[in-house]
Amino acid sequence: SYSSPNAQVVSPLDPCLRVELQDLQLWESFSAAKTEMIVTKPGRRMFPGYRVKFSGMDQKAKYCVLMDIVRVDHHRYKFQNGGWTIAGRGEPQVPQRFYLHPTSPASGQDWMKEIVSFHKVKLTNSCGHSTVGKFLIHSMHRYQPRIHVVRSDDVSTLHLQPRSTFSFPQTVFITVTAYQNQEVTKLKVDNNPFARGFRTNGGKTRNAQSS
Amino acid sequence: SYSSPNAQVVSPLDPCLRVELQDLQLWESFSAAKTEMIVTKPGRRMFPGYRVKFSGMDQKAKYCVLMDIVRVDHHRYKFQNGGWTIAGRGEPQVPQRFYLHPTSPASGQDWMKEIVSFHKVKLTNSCGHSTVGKFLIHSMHRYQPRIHVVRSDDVSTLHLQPRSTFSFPQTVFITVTAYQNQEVTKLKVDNNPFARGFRTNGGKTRNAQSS
DNA sequence: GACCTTCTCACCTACGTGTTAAGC
DNA sequence: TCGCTTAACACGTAGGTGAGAAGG
Repeated sequence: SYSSPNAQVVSPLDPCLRVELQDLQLWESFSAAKTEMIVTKPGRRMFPGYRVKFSGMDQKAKYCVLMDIVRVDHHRYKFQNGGWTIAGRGEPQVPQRFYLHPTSPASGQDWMKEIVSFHKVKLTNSCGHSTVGKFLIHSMHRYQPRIHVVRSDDVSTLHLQPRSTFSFPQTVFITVTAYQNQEVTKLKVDNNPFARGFRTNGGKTRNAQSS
Repeated sequence: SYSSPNAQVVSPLDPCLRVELQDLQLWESFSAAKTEMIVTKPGRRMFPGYRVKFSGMDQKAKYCVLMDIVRVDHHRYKFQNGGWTIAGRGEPQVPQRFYLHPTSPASGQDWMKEIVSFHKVKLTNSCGHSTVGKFLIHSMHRYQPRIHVVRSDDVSTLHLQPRSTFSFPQTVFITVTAYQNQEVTKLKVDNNPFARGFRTNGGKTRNAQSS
C-alpha cells in the first residue's frame, strides 16, 4: 500500500492530495537496469535526483514535507555473472531519521507552485560525520525513498501527527560502493551533467537533468 | 537603543542573552572607509558576511533567529570629490521582510554551539525575482542589518512574539550598483576569496574569511 | 584469490568576484 | 555630459562525477 505502479499516488487521509514523481522516464531507464546508488563515507548524492510535484493540497493550509529511505526486503545482495542475486540475510534495519524538506513549513499554494527537489540529500555508510541531510544506510542492500506529508506547521511535533506517505517502485535501488553493472554506469555518465567528462560520444549534449 | 558602540549587545528582555559580531576587525576596516555593498537584479551577497555568536541563551529553550535590513536615515547619497554627501530625500522606506535563519527553530544549546552565519543572504534592487533569502533595497541609501531573537518554536506566529533586537554600528553600509570608493574596492579584493583573481600583490594569500 | 571498500585524481558544473563597456 | 545601472566576461572558489589504484 506504500507503492503504486503509477507515478502519481493519492493520499488516504487527504483524498485530493497527489504526488507526481518527476523525471519518470529517466527513473524507469535506471530501474530497468536495476538502479545502483553509490554510498560513501562523506556522503554521495542520488542520481537521478528525487523530485516530486504536488497537487490537490489545501492552498491555505500549512504542510511539512519529509523524506526517509527504507529497506525494501531483508536480504543482502551480490552482483554475480552479470546479475543481482541474494547473498544471505541483510543487516538489521535501523529506524531511519526523517529529512525535513527545508521549505517546511509552507502553505499548500507554495508547495504546489514549483517542483520540490530532494537532490541535495546524500547517502552515507559512516555514522561518524554530521548527519544533516544524510541517510545512513548499508551497502549491498535494497532501499526505497518515501515522501511524507504532514498537515501542520508545528515542526516540533511532526512525528506525532498523522501523515500521508508516498513511494514509487521506479525509485527502488541497490546500494554499492562501486558500480557493478556497466549498463548502470553508462546511464549515469550519459545523464548526470557532473559526469560529462566521462562521456565518449552519443551522450546527451546539453539538456540532461541538472542533478 | 538598537545599536551599541561595542560588538556585544545585551537583550533587554532576556538579560543573559548576548550577541557578538564576528570578523569585527574586518568590519571596522570597511566601516572606516565607509562600507559599500553592491546591489544587483539577481541579488548580491554582502561582504564581509554577517556572522554572529550567541551566548547566555537558555540551553533547553527553543529560539528562532531572524534578520532584517533597515534604513539608517532618510537621505539619498552620492559620491563626489572622494567622499559621500547627501543628495536629497531618500526613497520611502518599505517595510522589510524578515529572513528566518534556516536553523530555526533550534535550542539555545544548538544556537550557541557554533557561529551563526547569514553570509548567503543577498541584496537586490529588483522585485521581479523570487525573494527567498533576498532583501529588496534601494541603491545609494544607507542601511544596517539587524538580528532578532524570538523565544519560540512556532514559526507561524513569530511576528506576534516579543523579540530581542541587536545591531552593530560597524555594519552600516551604503548600497551601490558599482563601487565608488577605490579604498573599499581594495578591501573587498584583498579579503574576499572569490575576488582573489583581482589581487595584485600584498593581499592576504590564504586565510581570509571564506565569505 | 575474490570481493568489497577507500582514497586520490582529472574533469566537470555551479556560482561568487570585480572589471569593462555599453545603455539610459 | 554626467551619473547611475546593466550585461557580458575572465578568473577565482566550492563541490559533484566515475576511473583507477590501493587497501582489507
